Amino acid sequence: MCYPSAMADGPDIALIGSLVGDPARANMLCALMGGQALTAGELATEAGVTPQTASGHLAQLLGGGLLLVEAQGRHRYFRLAGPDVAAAVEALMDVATHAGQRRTRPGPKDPDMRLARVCYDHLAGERGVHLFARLTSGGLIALDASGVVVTSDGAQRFADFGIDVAVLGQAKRPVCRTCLDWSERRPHLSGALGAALLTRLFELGWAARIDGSRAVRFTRAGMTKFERLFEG
Amino acid sequence: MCYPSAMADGPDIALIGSLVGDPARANMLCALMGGQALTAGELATEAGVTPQTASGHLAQLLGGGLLLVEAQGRHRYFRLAGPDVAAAVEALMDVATHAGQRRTRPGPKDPDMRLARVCYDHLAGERGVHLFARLTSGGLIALDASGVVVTSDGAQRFADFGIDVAVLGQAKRPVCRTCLDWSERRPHLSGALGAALLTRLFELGWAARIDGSRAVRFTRAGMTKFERLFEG
DNA sequence: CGAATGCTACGGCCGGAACCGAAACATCGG
DNA sequence: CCGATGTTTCGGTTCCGGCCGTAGCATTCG
Repeated sequence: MCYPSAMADGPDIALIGSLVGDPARANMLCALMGGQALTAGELATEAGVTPQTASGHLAQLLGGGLLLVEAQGRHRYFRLAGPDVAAAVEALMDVATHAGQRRTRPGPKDPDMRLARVCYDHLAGERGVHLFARLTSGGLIALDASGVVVTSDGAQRFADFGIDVAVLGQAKRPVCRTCLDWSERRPHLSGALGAALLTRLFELGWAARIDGSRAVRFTRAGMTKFERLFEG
Repeated sequence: MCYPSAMADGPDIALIGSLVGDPARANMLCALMGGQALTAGELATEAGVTPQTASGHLAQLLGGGLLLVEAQGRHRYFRLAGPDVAAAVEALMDVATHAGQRRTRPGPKDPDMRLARVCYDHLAGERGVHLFARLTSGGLIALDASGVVVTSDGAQRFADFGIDVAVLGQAKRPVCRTCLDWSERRPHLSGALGAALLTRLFELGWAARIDGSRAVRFTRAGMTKFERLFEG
């Protein structure tokens, strides 16, 4: 018998799957979905295992290319290797919620998470989806042959907000990308521009992360200004 | 010590990961990425295991909600549970290619696969990406608050081609969706419209699947007509 | 009706991996 | 320089899960 045909084409998807397949590692990846780097010890408690065990898991995730590490003193900070890893985790969450047992309600239970949360490095949740809707209806972004792009009008508006789209475009990372929102099941903006917008929200103090969670809390004034942003 | 915080929020991503994590099951999922249903026996040879072992794997995938089954006579036909499962597999492929060991070239080696292939139920590869580019530059589809939508001009053009967009919109499945092309790394069209377009290509005899592979071969005349489709 | 085919259920073997305790290494503070 | 903290390595145990051989059902065909 000759070798099965499917083994030739695709990359080693099983290896990635097995890495995500362990509950401890899966919890680590979820904890890192907030985009910020965590130490090995923090990830150990997050995963519910001892530091020794966590160390082994982290070595595996590192070897599999899912994580990057940066040593600072006696700490080692781990973070997701890139947006593609985050996208894969999101995709798995999507499958797990409504392909698996239906008992779990779609999206997080925490109302703060539903309203606004960090998706790797950009804004997700209801606020993220609304922002995307405003950007499209206002003509600041549009569809073109290579995907979603910033219009010339949009570039001006973003510059007024303190974001230079031309600079973003110099990196190899795509400026605009859409990401299917896990709780809203509608698209929100990711890519370099999505990341820059979230960063700016934090810089201006309109919003801030909640403790060590993915959830984002807007200040009262910040929410008002945010709602008027990029309008009409 | 209290329970780790990460266990509360997300759905059981580890379960899905462990299902994909086995090489035999991963091969089965890849084989089903073509969108067509396969029998248990075919999947066994595809995975390189005996029928007994395959049966166990299929039961697990079924229980995890990744697959659906339909009994016909003494055969049981398995297929992916939905587009979200296909999207997750694609996302894992994306991670595996360029987050893992760099030695594997992005995308399939088979030139036929690079040119045109089936991605679950719509057209992918170079031809799929070009089609998407034509649809956007021609204004047949555009971006709006809920994602990608068909323009009124587009609806007319699709009707001329034999696709009634209004009918597609009655199902709960989104009409338009973008999918990041694995080999081209640019978007192509998925969703109900993407599926309808591919179906129409087969109906008209412009293209056909190659044996049991995901690859799609255009006829000479079909390619010519396809290139002129939706132009200017 | 009997043989062949497609698939599934059960039992036992075996390898691999997760887990923790103990200990070593590195770093920071006093 | 010494103790405390963060992290890794090693050793050993345990356990889960993939694998196949055998056997049992269901379906189709001659």
